[in-house]
Amino acid sequence: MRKKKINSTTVSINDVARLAGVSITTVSRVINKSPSVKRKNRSRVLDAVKQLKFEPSVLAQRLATGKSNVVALLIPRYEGIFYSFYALELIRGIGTLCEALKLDLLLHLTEVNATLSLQGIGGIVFADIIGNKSQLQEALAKGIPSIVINNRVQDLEVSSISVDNVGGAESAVDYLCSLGHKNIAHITGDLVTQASLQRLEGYKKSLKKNKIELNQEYIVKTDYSRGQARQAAEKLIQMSSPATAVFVASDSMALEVMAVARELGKDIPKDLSIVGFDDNPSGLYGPVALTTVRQPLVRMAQEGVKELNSIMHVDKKAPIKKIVLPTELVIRESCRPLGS
Amino acid sequence: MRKKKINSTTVSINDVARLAGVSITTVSRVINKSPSVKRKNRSRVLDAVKQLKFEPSVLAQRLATGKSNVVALLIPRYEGIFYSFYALELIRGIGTLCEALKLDLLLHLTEVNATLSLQGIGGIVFADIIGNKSQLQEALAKGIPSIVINNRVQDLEVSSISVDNVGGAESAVDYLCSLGHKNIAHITGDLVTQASLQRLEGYKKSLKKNKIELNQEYIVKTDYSRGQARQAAEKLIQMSSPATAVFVASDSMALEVMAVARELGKDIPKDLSIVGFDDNPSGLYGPVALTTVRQPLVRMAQEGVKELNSIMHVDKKAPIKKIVLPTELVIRESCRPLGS
DNA sequence: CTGAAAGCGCTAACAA
DNA sequence: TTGTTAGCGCTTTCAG
Repeated sequence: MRKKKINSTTVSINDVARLAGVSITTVSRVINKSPSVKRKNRSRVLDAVKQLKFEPSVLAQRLATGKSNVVALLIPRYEGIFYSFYALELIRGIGTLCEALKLDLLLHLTEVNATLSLQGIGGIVFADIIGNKSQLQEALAKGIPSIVINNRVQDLEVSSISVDNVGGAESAVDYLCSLGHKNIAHITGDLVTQASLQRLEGYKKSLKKNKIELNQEYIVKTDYSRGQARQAAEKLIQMSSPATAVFVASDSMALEVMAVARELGKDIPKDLSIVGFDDNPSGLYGPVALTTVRQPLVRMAQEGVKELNSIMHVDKKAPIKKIVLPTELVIRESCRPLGS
Repeated sequence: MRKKKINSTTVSINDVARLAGVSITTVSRVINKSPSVKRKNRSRVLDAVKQLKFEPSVLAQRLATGKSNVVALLIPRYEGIFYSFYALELIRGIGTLCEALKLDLLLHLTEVNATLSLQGIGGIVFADIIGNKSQLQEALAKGIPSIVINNRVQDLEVSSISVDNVGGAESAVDYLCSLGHKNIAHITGDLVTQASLQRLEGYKKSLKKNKIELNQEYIVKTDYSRGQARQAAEKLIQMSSPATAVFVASDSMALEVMAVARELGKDIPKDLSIVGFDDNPSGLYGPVALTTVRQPLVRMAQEGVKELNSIMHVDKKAPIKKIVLPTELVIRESCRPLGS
């Protein structure tokens, strides 16, 4: 057996109990704010705690209760996520709220097929679901409170918080139509993400609504990178009958398109109207401020954590919610009525 | 007392021991790869482990040993860090390596003065030290393996891995001088960061070396944001005797400067030579590719984790290292000899 | 090479 | 209101 701690560096509940002259149970009760402790004892314990600078061991608490305050954030490591405005906004939103709620934030940049351990994890935030639905199912099966953000999960019993990408895209293209444009192109994001798919859907929906025939050539797929945005822009601008307007799936790509257009001698917005998506502050600073669709990324992230926290700590059986946050078209300078 | 677990959902070392017909001690030995276990017993245990899908509880291990595989990444939450290329690169580098080394990554976006708990944390990566040196000192005092990246810490017994900002800035300005420029401006980053301070230092050093008198008006301070970069650029360009070249503390700001210059009718690089810092891929895509100083951010982050890991798991008493990684001037198209 | 038992720090059921 | 005690799941003496 081990010797009783002699050179104990950490002070434990025992030390507090001894100093306060009560049992460790009482100390535990005080720590956990149980009402059934006499005033006098409580203050004694509190004094001892203060004096010894006692900090209960989260580890031991977890082991004893089986509960944990650790929130894991799972970010699927798909190409390009690390060059995105999106990822940082997400981390910012989640990180600051976790800090405020005193949740420990564990960051996992997961391989899609990786099987993660989930040990000692109290809750999980899935940032999008990209080929890793099995991870989500596993978590759900194990009964770990989970929540999905930036992806509307329809077929699983899990709350999700996403953004109205379809509506956002639709409003962007509607706007372009309202300016008289007929030849409207779309540069997509990485179609492994639901968001990109939905933006494409919104694009098509608007065209249909506005009785504009879909031209497949006007749809160019990318992986969200600036490089591919450049190629897409070049292709679009040099077509025999080029589009007069383009809806781009992200602001950073839209800025790239602007740059390319200018290099090719086009004037924005005279020769080409552009709408982006994100409301990335970078869009404000060019010679022509970018018209874009604002999506509440930080809010989405924070609502997600809030929801997760309440599942974890308040009501494990709270009803599943499928929240879709609205987007907002922000009209600035990068579009103009056709022919004006 | 509690009933012995009946509806046990997790399988424990006891279950394995029972199935294998050995003591839990033996199971523990097998788990920890102790050599002193008979072949036969070992394989029995291994079989049982497989059959039961046993996974040792990290929590219990931590509690019993006092050791932990959790690495905390502390990012000081100063203004603007969340709009930076830098932060994401850091998280990417650290995140992927932690994943590979099977370290749990805890993310803390700390308030400078916050006193964090450090419970159950096996090691800490300090991403820069910005007013939070006391946190570092506390960690060191508690004996928690720590490492600092992106900041050369001179006065504390801690390994640090940083980038040669002085040298990088110097090479940038030297290059500008070599092109014949005399009126060289500098747009700084946020001077709360050591990196920005050092880049400013390198700038001054180069001027001195090249016998160019320092003009305070040519130094404009910012917080790394595009907005402030814009203001700085406007100020610089509209001076009575404007600079012919400018060294900018980050690529994203440099791109903004380019944009402003163009808006004001200046040609890049004919009227103004620009060097950035970072080697942000965005710099490649404009009409004029940005000349810049490449800094190995991901590598720095990964070296940091590697070093920390070895302190944690190999040699706690390894000698302190102060590593400074070299930078590299990447010459592209945004500079031109004066008057050519 | 193996196992019994103490201990890590805490919670919770039970009795007093 | 309080204390006793049996766990939580694992490691680590120590004695075979």
